[in-house]
Amino acid sequence: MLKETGIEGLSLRKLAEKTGVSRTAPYHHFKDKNQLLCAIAEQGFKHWQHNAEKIFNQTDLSLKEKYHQFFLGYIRYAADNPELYDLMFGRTIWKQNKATQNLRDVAYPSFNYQVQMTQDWQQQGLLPKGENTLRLSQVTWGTMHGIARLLIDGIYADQTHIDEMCECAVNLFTQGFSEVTDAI
Amino acid sequence: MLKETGIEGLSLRKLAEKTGVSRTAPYHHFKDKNQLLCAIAEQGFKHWQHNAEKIFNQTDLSLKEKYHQFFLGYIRYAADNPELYDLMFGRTIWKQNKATQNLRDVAYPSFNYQVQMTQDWQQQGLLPKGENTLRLSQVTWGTMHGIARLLIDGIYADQTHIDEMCECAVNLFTQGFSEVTDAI
DNA sequence: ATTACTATCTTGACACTGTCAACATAAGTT
DNA sequence: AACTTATGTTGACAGTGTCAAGATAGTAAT
Repeated sequence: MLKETGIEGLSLRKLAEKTGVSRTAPYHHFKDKNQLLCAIAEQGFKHWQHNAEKIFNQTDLSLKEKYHQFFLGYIRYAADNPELYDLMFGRTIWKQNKATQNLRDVAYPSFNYQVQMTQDWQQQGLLPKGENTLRLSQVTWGTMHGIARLLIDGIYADQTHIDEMCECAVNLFTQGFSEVTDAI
Repeated sequence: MLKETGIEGLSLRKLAEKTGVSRTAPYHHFKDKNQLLCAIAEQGFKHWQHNAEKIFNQTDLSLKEKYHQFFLGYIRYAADNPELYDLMFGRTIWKQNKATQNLRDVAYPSFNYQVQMTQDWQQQGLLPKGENTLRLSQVTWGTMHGIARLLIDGIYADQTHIDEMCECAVNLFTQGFSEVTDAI
């Protein structure tokens, strides 16, 4: 239903009706509409985490290629699941602290994972060592997030640009990376 | 009211009541709630455009500093007017083509302006010349947009990081820029 | 086996929303 | 003076999230 009608169109009543159950039945499983949304977002995070690890565990790729795949994978995941992505990283949940504790427990490690990865990439020379790790990961993630949002909301970019945009971004970030280390 | 209650909390009825007028009065000035939102967003674009030009017309700054100011100005504008920014670049309007023609006429030139600037920066050597201009401006704008959104939605970044994040981003993008040209 | 409890579902009701239709009134134009 | 337009009004409808009170069935405890 999220995929069909979008996050705004998702109504508890219609959802209940579609399930063949009365309007207030969902309230015995979720305190709130918000809690339902948080639960869905939670699943999204787990799914994405699984997805990311699969990319990182590919052994037949160079460091830069792996980063490229990660970047591309992130954008594709967002583009393929626009409504879910909006739920996971959108204001509906995060604005004004509406996120469930459960959701936080899944989301925050996912954020930290990103910082950890950035640190590794810096140490391996893929990303500039001079920059503060936290800032750098905020910026690089910000870039992925921003591109994802532009795509999802249909502003100024569309699906056919994905590959080229990602390549451009990765080039920018890894400018100083010497390809020699690839060969080792 | 947008600033107080946010974009979701803005209701036509409350707005009318606050203005001391009946519920359906607004409908004689705007066809829709959507049209009202578009009109507000339109003002936002004009305001921002004005803001951006003011930054570009500063003559006492080096090229890189000017870019830095632009970047910072964008993020600050978003952080200072979170609800307005959300309206201007959020899914409420753009998702599924709900934007008014009037809004489009103001917004699209604003997008093009960004591309034009990117081209200039490339020619002046501030940004990498090798990259496709459109892709590059999508990526750089994506970065600004993404950071803005993370800030606004309170994910993974907060207001105290603004300056450092912008500096980090500008450093990344202008890596190959020789400072010599600054002195000329 | 009876009792108590808990999980689940139900209908009724409330306040809120955007929006339409029908009607009123005042201002300006012909 | 008559007509048109801009602007306002109340009434009504369908939709929403959510609470309260009651129904039913399955499980655990005595």
